[in-house]
Amino acid sequence: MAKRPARGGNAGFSQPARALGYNRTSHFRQRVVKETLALDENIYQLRLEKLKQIEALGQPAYPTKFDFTHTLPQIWAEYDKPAEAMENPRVEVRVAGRIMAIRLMGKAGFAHLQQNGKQLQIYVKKDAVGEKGFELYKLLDLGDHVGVKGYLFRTRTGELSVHVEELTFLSKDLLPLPEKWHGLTDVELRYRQRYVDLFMNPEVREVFIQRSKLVQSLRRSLDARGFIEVETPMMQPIAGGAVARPFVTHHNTLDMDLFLRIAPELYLKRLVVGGLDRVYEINRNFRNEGISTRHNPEFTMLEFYQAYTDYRGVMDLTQQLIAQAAQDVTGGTVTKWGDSEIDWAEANWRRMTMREAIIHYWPETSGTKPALSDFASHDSVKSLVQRFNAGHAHVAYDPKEPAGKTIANLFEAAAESHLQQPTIIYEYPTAVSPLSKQKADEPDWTERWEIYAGQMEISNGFSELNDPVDQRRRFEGQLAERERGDDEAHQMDEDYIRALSYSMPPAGGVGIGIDRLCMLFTDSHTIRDVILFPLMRPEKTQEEPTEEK
RNA sequence: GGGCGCGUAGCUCAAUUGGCAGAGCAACUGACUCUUAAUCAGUAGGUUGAAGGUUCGAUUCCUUCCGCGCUCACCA
Repeated sequence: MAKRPARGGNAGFSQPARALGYNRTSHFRQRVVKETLALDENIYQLRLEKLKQIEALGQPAYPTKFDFTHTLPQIWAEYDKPAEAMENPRVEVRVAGRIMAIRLMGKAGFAHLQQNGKQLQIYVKKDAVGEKGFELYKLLDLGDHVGVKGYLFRTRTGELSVHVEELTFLSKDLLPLPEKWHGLTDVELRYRQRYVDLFMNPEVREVFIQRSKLVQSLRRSLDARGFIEVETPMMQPIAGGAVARPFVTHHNTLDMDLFLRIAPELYLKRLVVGGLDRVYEINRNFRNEGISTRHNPEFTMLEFYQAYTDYRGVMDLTQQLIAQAAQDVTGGTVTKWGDSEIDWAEANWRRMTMREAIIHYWPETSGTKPALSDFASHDSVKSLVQRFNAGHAHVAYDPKEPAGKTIANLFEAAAESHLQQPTIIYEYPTAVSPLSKQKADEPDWTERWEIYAGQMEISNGFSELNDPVDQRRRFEGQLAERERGDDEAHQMDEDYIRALSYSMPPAGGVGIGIDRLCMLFTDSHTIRDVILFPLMRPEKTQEEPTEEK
């Protein structure tokens, strides 16, 4: 492919920006912060003033540490018991957190501290904390961080609380918190200011904890089976291993264009050639394509390769990994998905070939179900599409494209929306599987499968093509597709063919979309709810009004 | 990229088929030593996303632009 000029945000920094010695992002951020402050200037200035008064009381504005005896979740785990259990002797604790609610009543007051997703009430009485301590309490705002020393007790209404004897200021919130009852609901603000979203919305925090558990579970399962974790290039001279449009970037010293990887696949298989029989990588892929509720330009993928097995071997393994992950993340096998449920127990998984799925889900409005022989020739596939389109939604059909590609489109149109429970679809057309090994008895079909759940594709695996001659032929076929106008078709990768030429053992390989699996496990119906900082357009600034076309 | 919808105070939302831009929370001042959406009294806070147009008069109607959401297409 010809060198592409570096464009816009995908490219390196512009000359002037580099000359000035800062990168675009931080420069931009400074401007945004400045504007936010302009809007909230009154509150910001007032709180800076309060911070000075706090310093005047002898408390550092930004102290370096606070020694605590318990986290707030630990307090709840250990002391959520009757009041008598905390008297004689009293339980002295030191805890810290962010103030999420505060109530002042003359010479005493209450506040709720939040830490690690849990809240605990504190009771601050002038008699107990002294003149200076109470002056400090009166200078506190919602959002501040404080530490307290005191003893546990239950209030008249029975709420576990800390009777504060010493109040330590830790950090000031200079910006107003979202409304305390409705919280932060504006989705744009939630994504742009995820830090606020995280401490205002406990369920958001929970999703990302579950995401962490998911990744942990997959690592643990693979490690236990002797896989080793590796890291392969994210910047690649040839973006291979998948069918997608890449991002382009540029290395200045070498003066070369590089692609952000669309998949780690070809590098991981080089490692299998190198004798790393079981490898995996969990990392980001980048695809320069549309953004939707199921697509983010960067997304996380687990890929693993196992030598001396085939697509059946990794099919079984993947099923086990996912069923185990569901258990580790949610504590059970059944997860909520909108108005229904998905059961990840292995007994509930179904398997069918792509051709069986098309036949099985063939819409009644499109007449008689196809027979297996209908998938055999270009002409019979063409008439299948015509029958399908006559009674159903439209499948785009290009008579010049390979029949296998048409069959894959037909499958998506006919079956995908039905695949709610975990289902393995296997045997994919060779035309859409340039890296998979063909079936021994049917060269038009490959030993490849994908897993569907919740109407989404979440995993893809196959017997790895390790015949370098065949691989070269497949790449050449892809180049022909590229000539035909498909700029997503796979590029030639000579070094990869050279690697295969050194002999790669038979192997099965798998990719699992972590974001989508996380969506399914957490009942999140947009990928942005499982990505901490989803890609957004930059915020508009007044200094740099958006140019009009 | 196409279609539909939304954008009003820091946050959550009103504003009568075009007629003085409002409330709650947050903030500020004061009262209150077991409150918990604390309460009570008062104060302040806005270029209604931006620009243009129609009109005596626009948050409201029209056009363009910006941002976001949903959806379709492409993709995982």
